[in-house]
Amino acid sequence: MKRATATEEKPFALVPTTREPLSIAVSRQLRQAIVSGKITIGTAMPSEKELGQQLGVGRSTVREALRILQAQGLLSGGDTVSTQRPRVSAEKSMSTAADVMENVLRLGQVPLGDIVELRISLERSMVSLAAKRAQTKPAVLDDAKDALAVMKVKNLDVERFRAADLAFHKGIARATGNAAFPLVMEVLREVISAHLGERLHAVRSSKTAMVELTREHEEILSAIERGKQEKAAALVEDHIREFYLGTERKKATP
Amino acid sequence: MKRATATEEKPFALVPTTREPLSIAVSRQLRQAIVSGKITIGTAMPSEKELGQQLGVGRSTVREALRILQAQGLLSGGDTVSTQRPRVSAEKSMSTAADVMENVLRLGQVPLGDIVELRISLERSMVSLAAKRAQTKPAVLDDAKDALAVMKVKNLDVERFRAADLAFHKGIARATGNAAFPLVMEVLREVISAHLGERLHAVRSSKTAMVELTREHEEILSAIERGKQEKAAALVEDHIREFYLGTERKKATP
DNA sequence: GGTTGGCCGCTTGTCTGACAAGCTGACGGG
DNA sequence: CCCGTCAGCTTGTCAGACAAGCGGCCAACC
Repeated sequence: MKRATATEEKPFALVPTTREPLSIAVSRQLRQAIVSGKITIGTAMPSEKELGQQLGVGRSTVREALRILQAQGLLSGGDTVSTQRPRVSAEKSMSTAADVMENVLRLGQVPLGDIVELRISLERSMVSLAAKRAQTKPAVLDDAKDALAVMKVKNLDVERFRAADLAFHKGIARATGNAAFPLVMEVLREVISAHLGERLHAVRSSKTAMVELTREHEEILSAIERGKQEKAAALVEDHIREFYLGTERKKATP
Repeated sequence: MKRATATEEKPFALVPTTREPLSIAVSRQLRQAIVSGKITIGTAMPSEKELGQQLGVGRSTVREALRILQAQGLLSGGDTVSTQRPRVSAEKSMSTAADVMENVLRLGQVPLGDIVELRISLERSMVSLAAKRAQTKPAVLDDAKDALAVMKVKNLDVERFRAADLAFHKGIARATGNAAFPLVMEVLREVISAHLGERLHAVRSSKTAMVELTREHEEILSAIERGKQEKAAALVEDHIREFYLGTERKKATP
């Protein structure tokens, strides 16, 4: 065997012949049209029958292609039965990315702690960048400031606090000026909360926790505003680590 | 309007009634079985007919569910016509994640520079973590060292150099001890090279570039070994930034 | 004996036709 | 003007059909 592979002569260099399924070809063609902008976002797709006639394939083939695109997040719909035609969607691709990433992490046997650690790394980088950028363009922090103001409202609904918390971190991500950060953070956040599930609510609902979190956010924002990159990074690290450690403790003693 | 939402009374709290398509339910059930490990990775799925009988649904429904799972990267196959039954796959989910991520970035109008910047942030964090960890467990750097040794071979094939380069960065990612980093970096790398396409090859193929890259890798590894986190982070940042800036220049003057 | 050919059963890929359920708009009756 | 009804569309789902390809088995043939 070894000899054969070592002295292998390839007069022809044959490759296995393969045929691509039609459904794949169709989905690729549609995907291409979508990402290249030929089909503007938000427009409804033609009906399945029409697509089939236009492409010269049967309806089942079209349906499989549409399912692929929906699974990739490029098309809306499919999650509920309706006669609405699917639309070209941009937002959905994000939660889909989160789903797929979750698959990767689950199948890759990644423990939750590692994901949290990853988020900490990213969040540190983000506040650092935001702090640098805020020195020349303070307006970038406006979103985060607004969110912080909401969090300070007395007797705030837990749900609203949660939303403001989310908005704060999103605001920081946007403040970096890098469009990739908000997207990736959103994905990470979804993955983490999918892992944690309901435990998050239990921790965040406590009044004292809310006050404490608000204070931490305030400190972080202040450090960013003053351009103290290292300080901000350290604060945000503690902020996240404490929060999830608290969750872990909660889990450890049921 | 504002008054209405403020004083809103909801005696019933009605929600729109929706029904989930069967194909979605089937795909969810299968996905659950896969990620929870009930179906071990690598095993072939039952035939479509059998699945249909077992679940009490028609074959088309099963097919749509399988297409969804394949699009999510949980099942192999589907890209070529064959009578092979699809298998539960772990590797494919990674490249799928890259695909979906690419959709997000394209539709989200994220410039390539931002992605590179994100990678730099992550790579900085990684070398920092690796440097810290290598102080107590020097063995974690073995993979990176091996890759570096390969890169130093005289008259190395360009393809082999590329592989060694990849292995080096992978080795660093593994050296962090965090299982999430290698996965995310792999996805990022795929996204970037999908965007850059062939330009990468042109740059990397030059002999002098290969020597230079090898030297940079050597410096980075040395800094990591000596535990100099800041130094290593700065080096790796330069390493990546220079490389992609070179590519950008190449693109700017065609 | 080893090789070749043919046959059968199985799988996937694809199409067609059918039906139920639900939305939408038109049309006529009150 | 309002409202019921109905036709025509859509998607979701099924059943049945057929081609193509793979693998095993068995017999025939050199």
